[in-house]
Amino acid sequence: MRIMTNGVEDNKRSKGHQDSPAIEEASNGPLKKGPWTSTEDAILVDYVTKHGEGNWNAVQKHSGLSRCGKSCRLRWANHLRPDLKKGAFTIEEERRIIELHASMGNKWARMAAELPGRTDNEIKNYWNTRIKRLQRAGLPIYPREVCQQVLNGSQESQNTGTLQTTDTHGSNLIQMDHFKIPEVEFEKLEINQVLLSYSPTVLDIPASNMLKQGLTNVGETNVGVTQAFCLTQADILVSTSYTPVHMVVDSSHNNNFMFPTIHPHKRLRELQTVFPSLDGSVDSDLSSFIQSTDYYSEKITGSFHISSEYDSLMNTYGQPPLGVVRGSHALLNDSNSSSSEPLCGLMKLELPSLQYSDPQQGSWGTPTSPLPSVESVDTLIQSPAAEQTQLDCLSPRSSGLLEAVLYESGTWKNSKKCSNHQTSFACSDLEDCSLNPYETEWKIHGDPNSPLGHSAASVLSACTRISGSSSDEPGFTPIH
DNA sequence: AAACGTCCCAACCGCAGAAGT
DNA sequence: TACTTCTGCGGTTGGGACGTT
Repeated sequence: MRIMTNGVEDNKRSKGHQDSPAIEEASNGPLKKGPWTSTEDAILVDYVTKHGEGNWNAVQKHSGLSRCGKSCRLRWANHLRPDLKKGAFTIEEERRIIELHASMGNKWARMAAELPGRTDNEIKNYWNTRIKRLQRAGLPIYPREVCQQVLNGSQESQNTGTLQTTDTHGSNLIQMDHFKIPEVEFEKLEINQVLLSYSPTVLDIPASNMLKQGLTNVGETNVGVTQAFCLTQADILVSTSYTPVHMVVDSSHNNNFMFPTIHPHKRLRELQTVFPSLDGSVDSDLSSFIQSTDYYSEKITGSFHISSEYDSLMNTYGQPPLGVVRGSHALLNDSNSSSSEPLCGLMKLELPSLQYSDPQQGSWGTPTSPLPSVESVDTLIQSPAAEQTQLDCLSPRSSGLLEAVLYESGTWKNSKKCSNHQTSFACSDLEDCSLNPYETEWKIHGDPNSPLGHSAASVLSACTRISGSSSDEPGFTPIH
């Protein structure tokens, strides 16, 4: 995986900054920045050995190191501490990281506390590169078992009648049994297990790219989009075998924006990276899996077939590979976006996705009606306002997957008291609302205290703008 | 072989909260 | 209570290594 020897580090240093280290003026003199030298390391180790950790500003004063206290602390904590575990993460550690991230989001320090010998920086780096890989490979970030674990723990806890968010003291970070999921909120979601089709590649699209395309067409697929957005959250919790919707591409538009030009072999590599359990013996299978599907073009021309590639993979290898949630489309946005919020990232990517659902099917649809060809849909949607909302997205406090979902769940439940028409995800009904659905939903769901931030509001905002719709709504500019 | 893109990691930055005065 | 300093955290960046075209 990633093994960087001290030799390499030293080499890096000498090549990198040693000749012209960045210098920062400080009251006591110039402070050096950039990579540490072994000499500096020795000085720091010596100092800490003698004086112990803490009081980092004193290090600079008393040891002669031209480093700020902050830098010293970081260096010690991340590299010099004797109890650090070097080398690649073990499978068990990786699994643990995924679990922890599902429960607490980007709380790297807390996660590090759960993984002896590992640093927050290390975990953060691992996670960031991992989600990039998964994103690139078009795969979701949480294994099904993790979701189920979260779900099961939560359901069990319903008996306790408590609803708590992740504690802020790090003592019960993953004790899911403190959570309560209002079952009723998700009972309908099972329907979608058969509604949707997983399309990893199609989803492997930086939202920004999509949004920049300026492809818009607001029309009859409104409800479908609405539903798809709403499904997203449920997907994670239900996390059974339902699979996400294919996005629909207007073939008259530039298809490239939908389908990144990733070489099949590269995708294969990525899959193998993502699925560490896959050894060389399955290369050919994987390769043919990837290539034989004519991955990208197929999504364009037949975007609504029920793709079985993913399931095949799952069947072949028995269980979801690490980091994969079968059927989840918990994909992330571009790498710059925070992954703090599992749902957030997911939403971010989902929002601009182009999805179809037969409006006649009702809010949650069934797979009974044949899926139309992409040409027949010919619909792309862009809602700048919603886009912005999504991209700005959701800044939950602690941001674990569970917490976010739970919070939203509770919020939705409350919203039911308001109007049946506005209940949960029946967004097709929103058009019938006597109230301004957009405003209403926003008020109901846009609770800034939500762990999802404005997720629900954003989603519903997008929904109602689309379905309700007034194109003269500020910030809403359909392109025809 | 060169150019290019991506991966990976160390380190920095800004912010917030805790602790001290 | 207000202010300052310290500490820790999370996000981001820079750059070498490596792989691909």
